[in-house]
Amino acid sequence: MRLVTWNINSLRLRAGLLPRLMADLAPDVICLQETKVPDELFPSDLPEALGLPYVAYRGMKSYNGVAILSRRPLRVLEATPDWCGKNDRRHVAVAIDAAGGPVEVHNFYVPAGGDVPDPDTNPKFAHKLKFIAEARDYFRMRSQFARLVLAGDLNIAPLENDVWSHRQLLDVVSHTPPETTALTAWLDTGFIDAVRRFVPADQKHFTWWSYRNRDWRASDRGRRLDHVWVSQDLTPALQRQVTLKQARDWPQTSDHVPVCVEFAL
DNA sequence: ATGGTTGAGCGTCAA
Repeated sequence: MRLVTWNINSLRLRAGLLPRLMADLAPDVICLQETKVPDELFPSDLPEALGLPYVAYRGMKSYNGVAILSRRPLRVLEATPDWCGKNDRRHVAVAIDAAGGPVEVHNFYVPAGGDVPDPDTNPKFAHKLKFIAEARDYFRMRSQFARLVLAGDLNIAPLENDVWSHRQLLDVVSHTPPETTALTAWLDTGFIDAVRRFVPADQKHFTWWSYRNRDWRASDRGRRLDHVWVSQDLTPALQRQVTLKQARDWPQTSDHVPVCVEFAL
């Protein structure tokens, strides 16, 4: 089973890139973030055309929005928390048929947090920290969860080599100590960072490059904001990861690239 | 210190 996470930054604008994603990675599951489409306007023909006919989506106008597309049948997990009481379409969870029993897949779009890394003056940063604390508590309460994959744009680059310059980004939202500490506490509720199982911690690895660089590849000021975590019991099933850097050069593409993890499931 | 770019949708706000 191959699972991809991609912040697509408007599904309707970039739906035409998904066949390319299918051709390059042949995923069985795609988790999308920032779909920016209300549920009643979700492109209903798209999933079947891609060969991923089983879907779950939670969208809204203009902002946020998540979707899961699957080749295999799935069941939507309806009883998920309303994070920070905002009902802002940042999480959808499903159970997908797999060898050995269903796998629970959680797709998250964590708040970006604005520009100023101070929860007292910046409500967006306060929201981000609160969201992560709630998510940590939710998974901590579900002790010993198993056969579970968590994927998405978590909007935090936790390790030194998840950013182009650790020193220069310590005060930049996405890499500040309160954020990286909080994300690690969430991870430590029972997850393994799947991509870092394959990419050593001393090696730079990014999934996002700002639109505001003339030449994103030359300046290479990237960050690893997109993640795939798995419950401990799934680590023996991990086969490989592919971060599709070439997608950053697709026409009219997202500022995030797809991240794929393959499982023996 | 500032600016740089993009999306949604029509004035800005969010990223």
